[in-house]
Amino acid sequence: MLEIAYIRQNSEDVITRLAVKHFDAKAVIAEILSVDENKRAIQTKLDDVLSQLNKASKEIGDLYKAGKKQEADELKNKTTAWKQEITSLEGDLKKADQDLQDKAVLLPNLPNKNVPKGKTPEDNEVVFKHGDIPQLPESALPHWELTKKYDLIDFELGVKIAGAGFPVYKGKGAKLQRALINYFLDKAAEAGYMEIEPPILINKDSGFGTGQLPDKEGQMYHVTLDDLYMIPTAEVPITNIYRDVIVDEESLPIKNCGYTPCFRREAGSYGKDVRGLNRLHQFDKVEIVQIQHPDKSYATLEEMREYVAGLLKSLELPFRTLRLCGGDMSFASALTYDMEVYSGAQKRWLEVSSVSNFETFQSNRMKLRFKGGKDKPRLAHTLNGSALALPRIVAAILENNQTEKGIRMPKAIVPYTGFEMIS
RNA sequence: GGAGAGAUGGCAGAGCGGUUUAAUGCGGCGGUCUUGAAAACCGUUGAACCUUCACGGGUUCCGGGGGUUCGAAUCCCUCUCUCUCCGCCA
Repeated sequence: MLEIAYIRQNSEDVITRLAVKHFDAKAVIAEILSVDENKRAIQTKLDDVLSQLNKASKEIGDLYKAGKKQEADELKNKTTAWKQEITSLEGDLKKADQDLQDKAVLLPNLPNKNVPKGKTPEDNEVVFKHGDIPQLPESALPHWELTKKYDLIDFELGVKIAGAGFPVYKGKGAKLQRALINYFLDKAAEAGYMEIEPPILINKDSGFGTGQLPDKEGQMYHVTLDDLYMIPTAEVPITNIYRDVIVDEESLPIKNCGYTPCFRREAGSYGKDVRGLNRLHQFDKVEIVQIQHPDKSYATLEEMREYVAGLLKSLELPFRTLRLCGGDMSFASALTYDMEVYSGAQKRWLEVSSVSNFETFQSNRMKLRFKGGKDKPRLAHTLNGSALALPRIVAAILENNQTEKGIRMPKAIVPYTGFEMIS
């Protein structure tokens, strides 16, 4: 959520920058400014009347103590009108505040100056490329054939147990999952991230804090009996650890990571995009999260991008890094890099990581602040990235490394899998 | 699931209608003393919002919401959460 004070002082800038995200903010901003002004007028008035009442109450107490009952009673009568006014003003204030909140929540985060102007995924800017596109023989199989051939993943069995999009990993397929999770967590620890194992169900406040609620309610599984949501990413519980917290400036940056399964309803998805491991309702992911000083958050974003690139290199996967254009960015992000690996048999790029700086968009919702010395608390910047999402990594490894004799494992994870080949 | 207890400032912990503008202790910060440190002593110690060019002034916050009252941390209602015991259970 954007800060109201910022909107008040920079309304033109907000409108211009939101246009990059193809969001026409003109009308909403005008409404916000007007409601905000009205709200402040109400509050000034209310504070004034409350102040009078407080003063009178004190006097009444003193008068009673001094035995001047009659004077006290007279003063009491005066308060009736004030109390009515207070009730009325409080109602107005609450309404104005709610109104303001409702409108402000509709505004996406402001894109950073470096965000390309485009509208569709084609307009994303390729900022980095690594590795050669694998030249596989015509007989090369897509991963959903390979997983069947080597009995690694049973998609039909998942349908029986839960439904489409809930694969059952078996044998070396399951072991590969576990190996990748451990590998990613170990690498993150080496890079200074503290491992967290968070709850995978979250409450409404947490969903609001990171921006999933209220807009994306339909994307999450909702456990209605207890009013909890299954996490779509570890970002939600790990970032919400710091909701309503004021951290010491010296403790920045805070670097956390965690492995969790992730659950997404993916309502409306269909076609070949959802084939095999390409899009699932449940998948495994290791997430990295940082909380950083506003002055340093963009350096941190680059550092995180480099970190994820390093992981992909170590897995010997060809990949490219995209800077997302205004039209393709998420609601909450100020700047996002997507990392895509090339999946040789499908002959397409698959997104395996998304690294974003949210600036104060999440921290303002969460009231996550930092404080140094005698300075006033300020909103911190939050960042996160996948490091990495497993299914598409697995898809690319299986497809790109297939040979006549079986599927070769990248060297880096052999110590974790305990096998070099799947055959 | 049953029974009971509780929710107060960074933490611990008083307060149970108007000397609370929240006692006291610990912690934190500053100082005195000291070659330095410790101890001791003194001072200081939150957040949000409104208003003001500024100095300052005002309002709100004792789990959330509502009520009683001129006045609520304190009384009433309600919700949520936590703890203890019992039951069940990985």
